[in-house]
Amino acid sequence: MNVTGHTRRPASIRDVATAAGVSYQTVSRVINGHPSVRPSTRERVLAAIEELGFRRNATALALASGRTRTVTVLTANTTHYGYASILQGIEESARAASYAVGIGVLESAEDAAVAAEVQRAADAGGGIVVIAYDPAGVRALGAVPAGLPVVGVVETPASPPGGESPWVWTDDREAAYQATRHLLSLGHETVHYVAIPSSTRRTSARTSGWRQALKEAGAPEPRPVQSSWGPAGGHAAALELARDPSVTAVLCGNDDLALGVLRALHEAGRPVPGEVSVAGFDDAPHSAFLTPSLTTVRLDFTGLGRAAFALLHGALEESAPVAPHPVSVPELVVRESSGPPPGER
Amino acid sequence: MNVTGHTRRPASIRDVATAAGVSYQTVSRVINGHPSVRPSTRERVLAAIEELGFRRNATALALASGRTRTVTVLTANTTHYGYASILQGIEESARAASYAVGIGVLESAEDAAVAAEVQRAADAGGGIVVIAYDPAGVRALGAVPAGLPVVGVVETPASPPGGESPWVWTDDREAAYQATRHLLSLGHETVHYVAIPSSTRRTSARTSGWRQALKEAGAPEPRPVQSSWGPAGGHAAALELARDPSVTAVLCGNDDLALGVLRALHEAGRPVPGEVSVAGFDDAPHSAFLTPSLTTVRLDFTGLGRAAFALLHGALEESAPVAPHPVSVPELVVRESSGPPPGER
DNA sequence: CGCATGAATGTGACCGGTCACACAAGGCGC
DNA sequence: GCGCCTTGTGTGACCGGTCACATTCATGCG
Repeated sequence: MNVTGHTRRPASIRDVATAAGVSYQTVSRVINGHPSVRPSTRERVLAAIEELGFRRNATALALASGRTRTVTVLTANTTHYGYASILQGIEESARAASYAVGIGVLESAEDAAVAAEVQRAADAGGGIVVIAYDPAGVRALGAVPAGLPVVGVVETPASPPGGESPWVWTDDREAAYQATRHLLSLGHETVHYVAIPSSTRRTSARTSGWRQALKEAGAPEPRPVQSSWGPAGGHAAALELARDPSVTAVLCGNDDLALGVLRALHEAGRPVPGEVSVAGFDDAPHSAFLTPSLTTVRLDFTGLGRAAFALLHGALEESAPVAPHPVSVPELVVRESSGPPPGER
Repeated sequence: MNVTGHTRRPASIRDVATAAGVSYQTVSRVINGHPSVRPSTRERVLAAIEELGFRRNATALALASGRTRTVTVLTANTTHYGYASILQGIEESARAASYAVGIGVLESAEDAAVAAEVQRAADAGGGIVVIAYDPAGVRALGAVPAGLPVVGVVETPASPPGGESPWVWTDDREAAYQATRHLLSLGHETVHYVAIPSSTRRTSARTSGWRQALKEAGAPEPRPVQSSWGPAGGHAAALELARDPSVTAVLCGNDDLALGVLRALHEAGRPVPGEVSVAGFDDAPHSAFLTPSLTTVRLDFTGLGRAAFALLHGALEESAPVAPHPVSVPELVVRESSGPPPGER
């Protein structure tokens, strides 16, 4: 016990060496489990380590070995359920591999700000995971200098121009396909789509899954409504849909959007699922408790985070296994917000 | 441009020194803005820095200077809105002060696991912020070795036995008081309380604010219902409250809980706010879009995070200002879920 | 004019580990 | 008894910065 109270400098391997009567190199060998250390010597060193409360200095280790054992997560937001879950998944795996997790928030999608954040992440050494579901994230992923170990959590695994990068993703196309088919199978003539902002100029996977289901069923394809990420966006988008009596089924880009849509329909006096059916994506924790509870497609964000780390870990260390992503497939969860259209009850 | 493609070792100050024809120390002086460097020399060094793309190695800086410029946030969860917002607030301030943000999730409240996480945070150097709203967090805060710079984000600023620590907090007592008074002023005889788990054995600030409002109004004080953090807990807790016709107003420990309560009341056929009024805490993003929209007390989590960092920053650096926490006071947000009791409409 | 002073710059040690290599002692084959 | 390999251990340099101190040179002042 340090009774004096003032923090004394922590013990280094040389302190331990002196205490054990060996050289610092021997201490290093003991720490790293090197085989050729005489058992009696090892014993003495371990005793000294114990007595002095020695802990290996992570900074010095990083400097000397060149490996930081750190993963920095770049994300536009930490409060969205999906983003936060991915982060939690990464942290979980990282902790198991005794990696530290750093986080950088991409406040704006402005090039300079994004570049600065990426630089900070690069400075930290180790690997980078970019959550690239939104413009800021996509820009960040593109701004990572070549040669740095990086994994993108992306909407769609498309090759960005001029470079191979590893990505992880969920099968959003399949998810949208399932949800749309579900709504069509209830008897709806078609399904309207309120979209989250697309991260790229290309058609999003969700949009194309929705489109495919419509096409297969021979249903007319309404123009998708572009919206934002949160409930307010869904609410705004649904105000006009609610006025159109031919709208009987709405698929929403995520559960937050769906919440706003539900609200707008309620305000417009259109009962759900009596007149209009609504479905979302993600299966956020609150979705099951809404009134009406929300039909949605569950996505395995935590698994996605774990997969991202696994991939990065494989790139960072030879020995680490590069597992194929064990991300669960999207699962349709049918609840109260979807039902047959008014005519077919 | 590095056309060869293979990553070459980044330039060090000695590389820059060689390129500029000065000593490494002069480069160091330029980097750190030391006054006594001849302008022409400075110019040459800056040119070399630019040309070689030199960036100061954060690891070496940390090792040599002893300062890590890192803050590690320990939290039980990253997906809860409040926790995630605090994290975002910390990150925002940290970024402005060019500190890196690390994150450690307290998976369980088990002593060994918590101690391990705290150790990891301590190993990272720099400061620690512990979100101590729950048992895991409280335990972590207690497990931080004395002498380490730490700030706790706590429910109530109580002195833990045997030590002074800095904390930040919101005025939960006031928040609960306001919400309870609001409900009483609508004419309810009393207000029932569904509580989030208390982080300590002592009465939580929310509970005592609620109690005080009841007492001042001469209202009977029902036994608080202990619940969990999520909607499922609120749902379970409200099942019995819903059966009791004398229950006309329910205050919930947070908005998630309130969501579960709303759902349970709906299932029990008790209209809100027709028969029962419900209020929550936090003003989570979805609360305004629920049906009925939720009366709640807005808490400034982001500000709380900023305050936590400011305090830590002050402890870590002499020069940094130790601002008094500029956390906004709780603000009652009245929405649809609260109204007069059935008799008084 | 000589010397103290300060500006501008360089040298060496250090932070706490790791890596490459040297070296002594002991076992074995010949 | 000699060389050789293996085992156990120590020494020196290094990672990329910072810090303390030495050195050089131009200046100001008595």
